[in-house]
Amino acid sequence: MPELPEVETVCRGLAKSMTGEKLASVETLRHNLRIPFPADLKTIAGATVKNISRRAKYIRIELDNKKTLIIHLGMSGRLVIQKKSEQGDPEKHDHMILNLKNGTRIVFNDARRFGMVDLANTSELEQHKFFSHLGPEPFDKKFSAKYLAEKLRNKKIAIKLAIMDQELVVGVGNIYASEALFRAGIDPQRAAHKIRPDEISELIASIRAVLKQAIKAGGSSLRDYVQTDGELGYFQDKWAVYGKHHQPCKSCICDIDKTGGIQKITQGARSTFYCPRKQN
DNA sequence: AGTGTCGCCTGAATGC
DNA sequence: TGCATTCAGGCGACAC
Repeated sequence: MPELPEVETVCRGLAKSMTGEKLASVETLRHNLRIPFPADLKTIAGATVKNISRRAKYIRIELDNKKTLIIHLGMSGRLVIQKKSEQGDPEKHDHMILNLKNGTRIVFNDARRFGMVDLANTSELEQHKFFSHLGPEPFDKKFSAKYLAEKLRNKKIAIKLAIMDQELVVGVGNIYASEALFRAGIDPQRAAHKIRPDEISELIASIRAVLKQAIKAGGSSLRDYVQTDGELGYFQDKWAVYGKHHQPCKSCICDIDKTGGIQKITQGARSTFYCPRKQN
């Protein structure tokens, strides 16, 4: 499940292989993923890649024909870059192949097919349905304490659900929401509008810190990811609470047999992990 | 407008 | 062993 740090790293890998290169052809091996492949997808053949960027968890491949190819990896999507010598028959769940004129190809493999591909006019990109309603990037100055306080003011939903709302801020998925709230010492179940100003500042710092740490870890371990078999290393050993129910949290002094350690609860049909003793 | 629920999809993990 | 069930989750659609 690629999250913001992984998508960032994939973009850098793609940029290295694709920028300035000409697309020879596009193949699709089925008609849709989560949404249908765009009807005009094949019109990008012959175009040259100008630039590659990330917005939220979307990959944007800008072409020199005024079009931008948009890719979302969903839950299980992978982009595998194959040099000529590495190419064979399509594997299970390969759905789209971008053939570069230089012989390299980029294969989109997605077992669960939650991924999405679309083609948009570059000049209208920010108005595209994928992007028009997105909040600020977490590292953007616009994601300030003042901004977040205003956004949370009328929200009665749990703070964890609030920070996962992409209209509020992009890039905080289920894993990093739990991690950031642990780091900030905030109970994920508290109503969003009851988070105090000092906690809001701490929360912003915590979101940035966990994402930054993941990007740093991903930068090294995901370098191979784009180029070889696509296995996500993930950073389980870096997680403080995610997936660690019944285990002690960081610098835990509890008697785990008595307290049960890290708790797993459900919020909005998603798993949340937290320490009731460190998060209030 | 804010909130809660559902469906998409397959493979891994678990249950019987 | 093998079959059935549950769970995982980003995102949009939809109901209230």
